[in-house]
Amino acid sequence: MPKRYWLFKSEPSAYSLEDLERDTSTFWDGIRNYQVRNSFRDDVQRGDAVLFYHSSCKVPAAVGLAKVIGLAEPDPTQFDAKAKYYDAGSKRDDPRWLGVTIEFVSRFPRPVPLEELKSDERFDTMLLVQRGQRLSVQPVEKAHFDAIVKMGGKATKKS
DNA sequence: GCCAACGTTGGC
DNA sequence: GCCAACGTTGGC
Repeated sequence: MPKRYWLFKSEPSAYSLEDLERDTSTFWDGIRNYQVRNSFRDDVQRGDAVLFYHSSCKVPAAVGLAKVIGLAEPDPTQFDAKAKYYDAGSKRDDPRWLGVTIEFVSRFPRPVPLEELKSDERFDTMLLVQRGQRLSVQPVEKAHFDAIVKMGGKATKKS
């Protein structure tokens, strides 16, 4: 199976790339969207590349890279009645929500703002710049991924 | 903080 | 199974 490319959105006030760098790796929990759940379940593989994107902040931008190191597993927060993401309708023997584990790879020397992607026609077909598009984990085409990595000032790592 | 776009819920 | 109401996302 060829390596896939993803974009993970996060509000830096909640969990930033700096947080990931400090933690080295993290379990991506709190996803409560069926499309993303299905991507986690069916498509995300170990070794897939992740563009880390900061949303809902002063300058929304792709800020660096991560990679998938752990396949989908049940998200424990769905069973925790005190958690923000508690889901009373999810059963332990049939968990509704999944998360994956990602690891820090690098921070771009130069973040790539959403605005730049919007003004560059190469990215016209990229999901991220589509109107009303809200998926917090989305597939990215290799060409888009590579172009953004280049704009961020770091060559794509061979792996 | 506004609001457009979207997903989900629930009444019928 | 339709669709209005509601909640959330996320750029601006």
